[in-house]
Amino acid sequence: MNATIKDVAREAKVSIATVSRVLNNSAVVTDETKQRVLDAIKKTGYKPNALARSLKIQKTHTIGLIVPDISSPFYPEVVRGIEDIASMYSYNIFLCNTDQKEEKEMNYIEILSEKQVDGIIYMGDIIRDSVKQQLKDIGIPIVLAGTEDAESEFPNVNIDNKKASYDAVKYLISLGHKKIGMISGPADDPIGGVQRTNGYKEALSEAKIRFKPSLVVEGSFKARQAYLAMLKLLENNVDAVFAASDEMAAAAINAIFDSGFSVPEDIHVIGFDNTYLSYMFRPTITTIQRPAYDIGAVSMRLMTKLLAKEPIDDMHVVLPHQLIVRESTGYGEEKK
Amino acid sequence: MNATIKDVAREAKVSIATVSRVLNNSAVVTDETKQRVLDAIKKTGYKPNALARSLKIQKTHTIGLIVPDISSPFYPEVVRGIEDIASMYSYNIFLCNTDQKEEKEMNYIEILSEKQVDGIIYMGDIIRDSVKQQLKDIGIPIVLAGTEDAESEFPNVNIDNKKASYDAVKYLISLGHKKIGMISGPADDPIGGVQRTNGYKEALSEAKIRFKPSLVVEGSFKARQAYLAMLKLLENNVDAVFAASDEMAAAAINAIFDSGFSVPEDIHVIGFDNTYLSYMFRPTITTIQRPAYDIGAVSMRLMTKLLAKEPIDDMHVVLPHQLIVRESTGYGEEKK
DNA sequence: TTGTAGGCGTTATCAA
DNA sequence: TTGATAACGCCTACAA
Repeated sequence: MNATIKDVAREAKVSIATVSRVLNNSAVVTDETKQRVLDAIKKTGYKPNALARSLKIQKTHTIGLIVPDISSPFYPEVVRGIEDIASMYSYNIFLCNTDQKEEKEMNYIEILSEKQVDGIIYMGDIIRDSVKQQLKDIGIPIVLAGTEDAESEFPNVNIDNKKASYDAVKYLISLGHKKIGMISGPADDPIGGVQRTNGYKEALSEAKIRFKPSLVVEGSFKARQAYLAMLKLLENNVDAVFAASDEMAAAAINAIFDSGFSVPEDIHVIGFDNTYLSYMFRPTITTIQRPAYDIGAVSMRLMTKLLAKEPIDDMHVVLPHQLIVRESTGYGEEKK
Repeated sequence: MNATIKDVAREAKVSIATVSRVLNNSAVVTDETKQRVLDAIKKTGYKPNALARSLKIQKTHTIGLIVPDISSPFYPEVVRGIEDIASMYSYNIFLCNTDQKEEKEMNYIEILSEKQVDGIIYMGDIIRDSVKQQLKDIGIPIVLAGTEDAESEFPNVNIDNKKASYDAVKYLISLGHKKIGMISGPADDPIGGVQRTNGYKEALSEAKIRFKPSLVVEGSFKARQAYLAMLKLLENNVDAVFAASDEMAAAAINAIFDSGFSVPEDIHVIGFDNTYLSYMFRPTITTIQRPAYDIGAVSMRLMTKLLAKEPIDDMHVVLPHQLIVRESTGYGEEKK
């Protein structure tokens, strides 16, 4: 049995109110009684019960994290960023894996709400209306990290995905390529699918290169599908490829080699995310860096402001991305 | 303001006790009153307050996770395993990153204890005495995942690290190698450093190959140091290398290539962990698979048993590891 | 079958 | 400056 505030009070021969006061070193307590209480605390080995405290003050100093899959790339870094800042502000983190499944998401949000979290940070490619509604209903601060909702109703932190893929494709064009293929994310993914494909189209159109649907193959962010997608693109004689993820880029490069061509000599490839695969793989992969850690850190910082009801200058933070040029576009050494 | 049990009681014209009963569908409640209560719950939008409940029943259905760094390889998978099983048993997870720093670890354990977690799963290469003592003091179930304490006082789930590296080195010997180098983990790491090095020594000794200290270079699990370590080993003309992690193995291969040699033609390399780097990297890397997901899942399962005070057949679970043969030892195709 | 009331461990108001 | 005491929202004997 853990000691409670009562035990301390008895030990120090004061009331529990006084103990509570020195605990929160709030009101004015005589140095003498304060010392008595401190001694009693040490003697009893008293540890405050955060549950009781939270129940009373209606705050748990805990926030929930909804994440598709902590074991897939990108998210661990984001979560690390979140946790670092949370720790800095004395918040704890509930981690919830949902595999982006509606049922799991809703179930977790429900539980988080029952556990009285002070806020929720949501991650995931797609945010369904049902989930969105539920998040609004529970009435606590929500921040979207590395994603956004269609109507921008929630505060969020992200990069400009369209601009990022525009930059990638524009770079390929600047290298003299005309037949540029793309391995995109799923079409129903508004970001990895739609936005990145739009950036690709815009770069082409700006360069007055006609868009050919046959040069865009839908992937699933998985290596295997991307490998097959690349084989299709090879049939169309592309001379450069932009893949919506590093893993897909790596798979594409493998497909290119296995087909008897080589990178960067015959075909140039650009990936997305700057995961460590992109610089450990040989050839190293030119890619777009998405600042995962920062997305997490800034999201959590935004959350702390929301929770403290501080004034917020910008509810929608756009973090800078960066094109990192490596061997797969025939330029430069690995810089890491 | 959220509705409470009182609101529901008033709405349904029953006492709060009755509401509580249907909530925990415990005692015998008339179907009719039950229905009235259910309606009232729906009407008021009542959500139970887990804090109040936990305070009363002295259980939070929450467990704490102490992890060095969720953004480094291996741990995300372990955590995924933990979370999957936790979710299955309706437990929530507090994620705590410590960078293996004593101060952070102790601080988090303190907080977890105050937040009344039902148990703690600890991960990390080294477990300090101070931390160990603290874990024992808080008096809740502890499980070590992917690690172990010197005296085996805590229940744990892990692989046999010595045997694993023994297997790796024995395989190299079976391929005819005599000058086998090793890039180990830090010497003060009882597992990645000591145990794996011991396995290396044992395999050599069994094959009557004399152990040469110059063939073991201490690494830090980081790519850069491993690269340099490999350069040293090359000066000693090794014909095979066992690295205590995939990342170090990959860095070693890069060093070998950059020195004008090739893998597997000139030198064979084996890594450790079967991270996805090991099969995406070219040449694909022969490695020891540590079942990260299973370590997590089994740890959490063990925790649920501890919490339910179920009888436990084995407090120390040793999960099987596996040698996965790939190109870096000149054998077979990537099987993934 | 249902209701009353005490208590889980705090905080905070109001007196003293 | 300190002490009673009423919440916070829930569970659970014990009565009715």
